Amino acid sequence: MTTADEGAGLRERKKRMTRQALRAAAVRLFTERGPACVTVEEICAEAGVSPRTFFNYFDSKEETLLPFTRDTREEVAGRVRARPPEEEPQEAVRAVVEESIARTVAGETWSQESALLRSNPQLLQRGMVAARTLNLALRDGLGERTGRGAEDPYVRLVAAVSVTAVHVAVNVWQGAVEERDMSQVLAEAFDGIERGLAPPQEA
Amino acid sequence: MTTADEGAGLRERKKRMTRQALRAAAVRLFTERGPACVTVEEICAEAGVSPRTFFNYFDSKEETLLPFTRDTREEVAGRVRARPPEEEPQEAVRAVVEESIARTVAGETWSQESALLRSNPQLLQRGMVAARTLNLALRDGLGERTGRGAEDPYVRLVAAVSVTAVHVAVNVWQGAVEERDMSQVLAEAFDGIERGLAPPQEA
DNA sequence: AGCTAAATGTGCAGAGTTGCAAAAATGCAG
DNA sequence: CTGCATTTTTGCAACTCTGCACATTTAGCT
Repeated sequence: MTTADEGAGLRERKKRMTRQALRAAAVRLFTERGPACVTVEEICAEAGVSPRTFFNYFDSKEETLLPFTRDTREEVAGRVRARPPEEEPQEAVRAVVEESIARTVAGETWSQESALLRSNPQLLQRGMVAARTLNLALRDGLGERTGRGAEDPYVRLVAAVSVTAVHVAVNVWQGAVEERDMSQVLAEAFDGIERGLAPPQEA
Repeated sequence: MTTADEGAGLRERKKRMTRQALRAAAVRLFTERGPACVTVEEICAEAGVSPRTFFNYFDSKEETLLPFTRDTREEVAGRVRARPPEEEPQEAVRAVVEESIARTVAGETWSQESALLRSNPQLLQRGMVAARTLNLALRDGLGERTGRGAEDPYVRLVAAVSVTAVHVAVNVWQGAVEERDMSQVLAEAFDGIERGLAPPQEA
């Protein structure tokens, strides 16, 4: 019991538990009958909260599957600030993003989640709106890191394009016939971006 | 009357008229009381169609304001294919996107629309989902143009990042204190992308 | 323990959005 | 002009999602 659910007071712990319960219920039901045949109401019944509460935690049922939730914003921003100062902005952002994805893929629930995501394309389309959180987080971090502020056009561009890299990687990964390593797909997307979108030279 | 509303049969013409009526009603009502205080039902009442029909034309009320609708997909794809063959993929895409935006900005309704967009940030966030259409169109066009197909990772990347350029441009444009020329903001975004996101050198 | 302020959970009402199947409009023979 | 196939519109029902007001819980203090 003395694991990671120790931080702070009862309030925080309860919130985390509720979030986890909702996530777990969603994953279970989604796997069982497919996302389209599960209502928010059912997820809530299983997690023991009211439907209204569900939307205090997630913007949509699809979002329960994805890693970038509202509360990860400051954490990600902090990681961007904490990168070695000699790194260029896009290097720092890339590192943080790749790290986040790697962590997600390494998680113990990933195999079940990834199966769901791979077989239900709609999930991604709707759920990836959650990537907006990632965008904001990167802008926060980069804005401070560069001293340009989160509204700066260059900051916006680097953040948005990096999020797009994730989008593309996820979609390519999902569409691939053979199962590929998501981290590698993501790296290729970033490489393409750093080439300024020049065509890749095939071997 | 012998303008552009001549194409094809009655069916097509009516569809275009309905679309226009919905768009016009939306713009008028949005301007009058702000987007949040206008319901789809009201728009439909003014356009003389049932609420259900509205969603046969648009995916959301915000979309009525934006240029990339479902029916522009083939047209945009065609323009990508029609670019001079010596152009690199991202050059061709950039040209088409910049052209589209320029055309929108030059339209006679732009001043009213841009005022709406500038003063209602939520409109963009919700409405830019419509940019998905642009993404698909670019992928279609590039997929054929390069012979890689619309699913190819490189094709996906170029399309997605180009759409992101539009996103960033629109947001920068909207957030700018002094009113800027959208085409120029967009060009700067593309420049940044072609630099591989290297930091801009200030004068 | 008891009080208060802040955070969290809940119910409700209303708007947005979608699938489905029936109804109306249109295009096209004959 | 009439009948038939196709497209478009519509009504309906169910679900998603949001704002608001109110109840409940927790944190911090005494």
